[in-house]
Amino acid sequence: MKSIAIFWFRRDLRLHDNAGLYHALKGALPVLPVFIFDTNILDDLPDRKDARVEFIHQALGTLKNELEQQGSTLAVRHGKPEEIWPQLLRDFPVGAVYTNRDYEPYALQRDAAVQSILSAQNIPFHTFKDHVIFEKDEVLKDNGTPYTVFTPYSRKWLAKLGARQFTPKSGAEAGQSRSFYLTSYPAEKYAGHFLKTTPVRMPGLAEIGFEPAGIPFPPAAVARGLIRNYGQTRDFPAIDGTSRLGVHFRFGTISIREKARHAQQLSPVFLNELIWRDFYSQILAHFPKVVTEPFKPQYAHIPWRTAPGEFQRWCEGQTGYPIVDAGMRQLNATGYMHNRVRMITASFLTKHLLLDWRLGEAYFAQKLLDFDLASNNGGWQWAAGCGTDAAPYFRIFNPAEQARKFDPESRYVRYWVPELGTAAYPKPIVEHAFARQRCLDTFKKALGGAV
DNA sequence: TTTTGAGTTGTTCGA
DNA sequence: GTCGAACAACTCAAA
Repeated sequence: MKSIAIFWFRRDLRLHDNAGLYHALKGALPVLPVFIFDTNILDDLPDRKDARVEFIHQALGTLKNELEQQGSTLAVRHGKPEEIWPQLLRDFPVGAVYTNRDYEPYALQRDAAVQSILSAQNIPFHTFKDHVIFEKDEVLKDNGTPYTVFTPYSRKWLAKLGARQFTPKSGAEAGQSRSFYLTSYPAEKYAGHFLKTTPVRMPGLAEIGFEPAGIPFPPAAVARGLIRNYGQTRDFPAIDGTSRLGVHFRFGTISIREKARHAQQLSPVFLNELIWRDFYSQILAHFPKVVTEPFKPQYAHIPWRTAPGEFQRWCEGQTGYPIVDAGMRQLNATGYMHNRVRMITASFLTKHLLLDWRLGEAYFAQKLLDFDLASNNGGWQWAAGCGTDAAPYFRIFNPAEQARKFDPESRYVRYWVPELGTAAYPKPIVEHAFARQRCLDTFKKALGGAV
């Protein structure tokens, strides 16, 4: 029997500009695309109505249609990868496996297990960079160690991006010079190299144990004007000048290289956000302890309060602080929260309520459609003051001041908190000046004693 | 090795 | 309303 190659889709659910898929198709063997609904992950999700699972399911349906137009198909399995892979090797004469790298702790462990299954049968496992522009060891200090401060990291990142330029001689971008690192991988050119086969059935959402969450998904296409104005509009939740591309980056339904090219042309501020994404990805890869521990060890001694009732009110958007409540209600209703408001709600939980950042991180992880471990963890540690940021702990957001600056007409707040100003709206959970002083005192004492 | 400059997104106070 | 200083002190990165 003639052998085939398998391309394993994970967080790269597109055919266009897909590095690993491109290399698979350029190889000698016909390529069968595979996706595995991983029960190691799915079984741990707290809610059967999970918009992320629904999003992936929908993206797979799209992929499958595209593949079937090429006379191929997408094989979708459901189970533990360490059990599915031996099955795949029995079902198909597999000569090679291709995939794009994933840098989260669980993914690294999973891929090591799959690597050993494949190695036992002498099947090569080819992995590629696709999810980020630069991996953890591509942007390092001159002494070879990782950066832990964003600004110098971003300078080195930009220098590296610009260091290797090339100019395509033909094609749509002929004559335009651009970074070698943003080269696209035109997998579609080799669509004839997919394995020709009859369509196979894909399990429905219910068959893998989930139900639709009933929230709309943001489009993958974003207007050039939005990116161009991003620097001026992104901080205003009522305008919502943010891209909403997070979920598409997360599951690879768009290409990070393509968006970085647009950002280079249109908005340095937007490009900077993509650098943050790489930065936190490499922080997680170099310092995996951040998943459970503060990046700065001395913050392990902060005596976080225990107040389940207050945490509950924060989750539900019933703190009596309109901008905080608006954000939490937006998150609960839509699986999305505006970035500026993420900072305000996170600061409020950790500084005003003195509740452990890990509680908030876990809640966001459960609710956010665009949840990404590295960025969510980095953002929460930043808000709590225990992350890579060098800024002082006394930078405490004042919710009223933030609302005045970034939602001056209260449009955002009034949309999500319509009962504002009536007796139905709760009194503030804690008084601002008191909470601020309590936070300053607590951090000062804990850090002073620890260093 | 030592030195120097700097660090995502802030708030408050007083002139 | 606007502006600058104070809030504190440390660690990082690079020369």
